[in-house]
Amino acid sequence: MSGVPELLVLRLLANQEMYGYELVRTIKLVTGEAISIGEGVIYPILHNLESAGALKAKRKPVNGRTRVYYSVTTKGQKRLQLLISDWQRINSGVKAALGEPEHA
Amino acid sequence: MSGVPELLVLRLLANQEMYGYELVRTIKLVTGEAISIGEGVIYPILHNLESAGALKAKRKPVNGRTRVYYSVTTKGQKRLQLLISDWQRINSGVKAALGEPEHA
DNA sequence: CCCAATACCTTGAACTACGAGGTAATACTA
DNA sequence: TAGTATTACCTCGTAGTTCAAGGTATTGGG
Repeated sequence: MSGVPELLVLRLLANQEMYGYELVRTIKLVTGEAISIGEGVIYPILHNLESAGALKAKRKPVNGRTRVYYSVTTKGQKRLQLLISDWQRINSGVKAALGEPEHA
Repeated sequence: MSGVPELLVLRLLANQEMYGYELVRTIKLVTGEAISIGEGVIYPILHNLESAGALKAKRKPVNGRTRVYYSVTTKGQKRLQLLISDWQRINSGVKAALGEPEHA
């Protein structure tokens, strides 16, 4: 029903490639601290999306550490579109229900 | 993360008492078909909220059938407020992330 | 030298949600 | 009057989601 973490991951990666640890920080940043998603959520999502062919990974050694950069594939863009329209549908439904003072 | 079904149940019952079967239909109705929540989701939520003291149940025989009407307690209203503010927080976060064309 | 930060990861549990079924009564239709 | 649809309750098993807590290894600052 929610799928918010996956939506955010795909949305941010559609902008530019990033690595997992960076995503954790960026999500907190762009949502103005409203949403905070831990590494224990991010990494499984990245792995699942990659094996589903929605993301592709590129390993880059930076300062001796290895970063795994992810970018969105065509399949991933379709998935993103789907998640966005799902979210908007749910959102409009909830908004309608919340702004419902009287109803028979 | 989501909690949408519970939110809708509490919100609608805050308006007026209803029974489970009625909630299923009403949710579809007020959300303009955007959200459809089955009985397999509704009834467990009603039972959980009742045993948590957020709802109180009243059995009414109607046409030989028994309906269980639920209404929101003070505790339930607090819970509703909490779920609403959670939802709004998530929603503003997602909106911020979605309308994010460029970001360093 | 030690601790914080970076960067990856997994695991187990909890919670959420869904579909499929099961019961029983009334109401409609043929 | 027989059969089907609708109302109305419910549970169960499963699948999916999310989380906190941990574990490893490196770099950088104090």
